[in-house]
Amino acid sequence: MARTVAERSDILPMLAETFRLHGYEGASLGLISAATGLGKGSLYHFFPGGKEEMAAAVLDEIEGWFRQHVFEPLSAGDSGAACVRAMLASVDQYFESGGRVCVLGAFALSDVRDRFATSVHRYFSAWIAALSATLVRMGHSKADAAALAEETIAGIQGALVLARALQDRRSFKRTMNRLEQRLLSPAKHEPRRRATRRT
Amino acid sequence: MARTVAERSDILPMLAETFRLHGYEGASLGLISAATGLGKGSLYHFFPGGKEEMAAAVLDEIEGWFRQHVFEPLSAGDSGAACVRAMLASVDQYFESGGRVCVLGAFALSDVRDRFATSVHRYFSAWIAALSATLVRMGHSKADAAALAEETIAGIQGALVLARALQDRRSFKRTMNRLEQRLLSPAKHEPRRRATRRT
DNA sequence: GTCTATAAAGCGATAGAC
DNA sequence: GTCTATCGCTTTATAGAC
Repeated sequence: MARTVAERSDILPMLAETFRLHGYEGASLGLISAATGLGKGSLYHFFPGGKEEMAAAVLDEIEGWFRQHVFEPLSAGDSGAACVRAMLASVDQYFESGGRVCVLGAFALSDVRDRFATSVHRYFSAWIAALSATLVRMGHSKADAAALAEETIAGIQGALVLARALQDRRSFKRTMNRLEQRLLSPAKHEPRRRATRRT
Repeated sequence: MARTVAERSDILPMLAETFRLHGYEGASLGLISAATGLGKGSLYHFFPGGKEEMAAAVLDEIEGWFRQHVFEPLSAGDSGAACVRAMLASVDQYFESGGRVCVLGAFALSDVRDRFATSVHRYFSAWIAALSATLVRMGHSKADAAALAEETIAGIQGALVLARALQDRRSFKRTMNRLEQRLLSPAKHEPRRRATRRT
C-alpha cells in the first residue's frame, strides 16, 4: 500500500513521542527515522532546518493541543468548577496519570531551554493565565487566583517529576486529587466588600 | 604552581555543575574536561567507568549533601517548626531561589532515569520520608503528614521547572512561601483523640 | 517524495609516553 | 597523575540518484 502521501502533520505525533521519550539530545535522527519510518532525506525534505525545526514543530503542536483542549475550555460557558474539573481530567488523561512526561517541562529543565525559550515561556504563562482567569470567575481575588494557578501548574509539573522518579503513578493521582480539592474549595471572602455582582 | 594533587572529591563539584548545566547527554567529555581543567586521561584515571561513573558519583555526592544538610536536620532536637523552616531555607539557598536546577529532578524526566533509577528513587523517597516524620512530630496524622510531605517535594520540583520555564525566580520564591505557610499551619485535630502526650 | 551514500565533526573510550 | 594521539563509532547534515 502506497504511503507516499506523508505530510508534516502525519509524522508530528511520532516525532513528539520520540522527543518525549528521549529528550532533545537523546532523540537522534536515527531514532527519529526509525520511529517515523522515514529516511533522513525525507525528514530533511519536511524539515529543512533539521532537528531544531522538528523540535520547534513538536512544541508548537503540543502548545496548540493544550490551547484547544486545556486552556480554551477553561473559559467555556460552564461553571468555573466544571471548567476546572474538565481541565484536570484532560491533564490527567494527557499525561497518562504520570506515565508520560511533559516535553515542555523536560525542555525547561534541560540546556535547550534557551533555544526554545519563547515556546516554553508561552506554554506555561498561557496555562497559568487561563486558569487564573477561571479562578477569578469563581470568586477569587486576582492575587489569590494568580497564586492558586501558579501553585497548580507547579504542582502538576512537580507531580510528573515525582511520578517518574518514584516510578509510581499513584503519587501523581494523589497530587491531582489534592489540587482539585483546593481549586474547588470556596474562595475566601474578600475583607472589605462581599461578592457584589454588577449587572 | 603544582596542582598535581587532584583527588576525586576535588573535581566532583565542577563535575556536578557540568551535569547540572547540560544534563547527562549534554555533558560531553570535552565540556567536562574544560570545566575541570583535566584531560581525558586524568578523568579516566579517577573514573575508570567513564561518564556513567562520573554521573553516579555526582548523584551520590548530591544525595549525601542533602542527607546531611536537609534530611537529617529535619529530625534535629529543635521544634518541628524550626526544622521545617531550616529545611526550606537550605533548599532555597541550594537551588539559588530557582536559579539552579535539581540534577536528580532533571535526570528523572530524562531518558537516563532508568540507568540511575536507584539513586533517583532513593533521593526523593528519603526526602519525603524525612519531612513526613517531622510533620508527624508536629501533630499531623501519618496520612496527613505523608500527603503534605509529598505535596511539598512535588511543589519544590514543580517550582524549579516553572522558574526555569518563565525565567523568573520570583515564582519559585512565592511557591516556597506558600509551602512554608502550609507546613507551619497547625495540624488538624484528629477526630477521636486530642493530642495526648505519652510520658 | 524517498532513498542511499557520504561528508565533516564530535562523541566516549583507550593506549602509551612522560 | 597527567598528557597527547588515536581508535571506532555516532552524530547532524548534504548530495544526488530514482
